Amino acid sequence: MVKHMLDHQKSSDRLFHALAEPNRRAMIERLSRGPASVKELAEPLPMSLAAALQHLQVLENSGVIRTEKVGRVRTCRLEPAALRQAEAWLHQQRTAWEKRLDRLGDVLDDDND
Amino acid sequence: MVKHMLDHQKSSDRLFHALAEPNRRAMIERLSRGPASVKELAEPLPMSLAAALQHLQVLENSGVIRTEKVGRVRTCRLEPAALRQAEAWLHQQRTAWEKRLDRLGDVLDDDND
DNA sequence: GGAAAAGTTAAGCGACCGCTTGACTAATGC
DNA sequence: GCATTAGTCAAGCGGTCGCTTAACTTTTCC
Repeated sequence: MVKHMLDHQKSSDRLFHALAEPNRRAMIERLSRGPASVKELAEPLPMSLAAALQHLQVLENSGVIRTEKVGRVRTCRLEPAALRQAEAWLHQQRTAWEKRLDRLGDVLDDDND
Repeated sequence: MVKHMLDHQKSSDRLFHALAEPNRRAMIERLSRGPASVKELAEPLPMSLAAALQHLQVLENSGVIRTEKVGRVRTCRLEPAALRQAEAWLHQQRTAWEKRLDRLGDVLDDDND
């Protein structure tokens, strides 16, 4: 029960940490347009193949992508569930706050809390 | 034009970087339930007041919160627009990929790209 | 079979991050 | 007016992060 909450926390940590890096977000944008190999993902970025691979490992550990190696090429594809999870967290925080504003009438007394 | 894109990139970097830290996300969750002082935000977290302040500065620079000081207490409140921006980016990447899957019929040939 | 292509692993390095401590300021309450 | 409360600023420290290089493996192509 508590264990489950901690697991969720850790996965959330990995997820948002993965999303924090600009080059990783660039990879995600590329992958939103279709699967790609490690080479293809590294190409447009200002870094070595090894560096790109490290980013991909972070993305895979966070659940944002899934990869599959066939022959000598590893193909990466987006995993929508992980992105949806981050989306859901943001949505929840935002709407909770917005609903609160609505309940207060947006202009009425703010001398609570 | 290009300048604008770079600005957007930088603000996106700040935004996702702000969201990456677990304690900062805890602060956001707290603030989704209503405004709070620096003290109140620091209290439940395992850190000094000074550390909490640093987190709040990151959150404010990223646009996630807005703060206002009256007397000796600084009150922090959530800024929905920033959260919505992160939400929108995630939504765009995810749906672009999901639409692509739909277009491919989910099972048909995947020998493109 | 040998060269090229694609990826993998490990070590190391500089920069950045989160946090602490300590000194300080400013408002509040008695 | 003096102690308390709330916040601010700066320096410093250890750990993490992103990246590089170098050595290596595996697959593919001729």
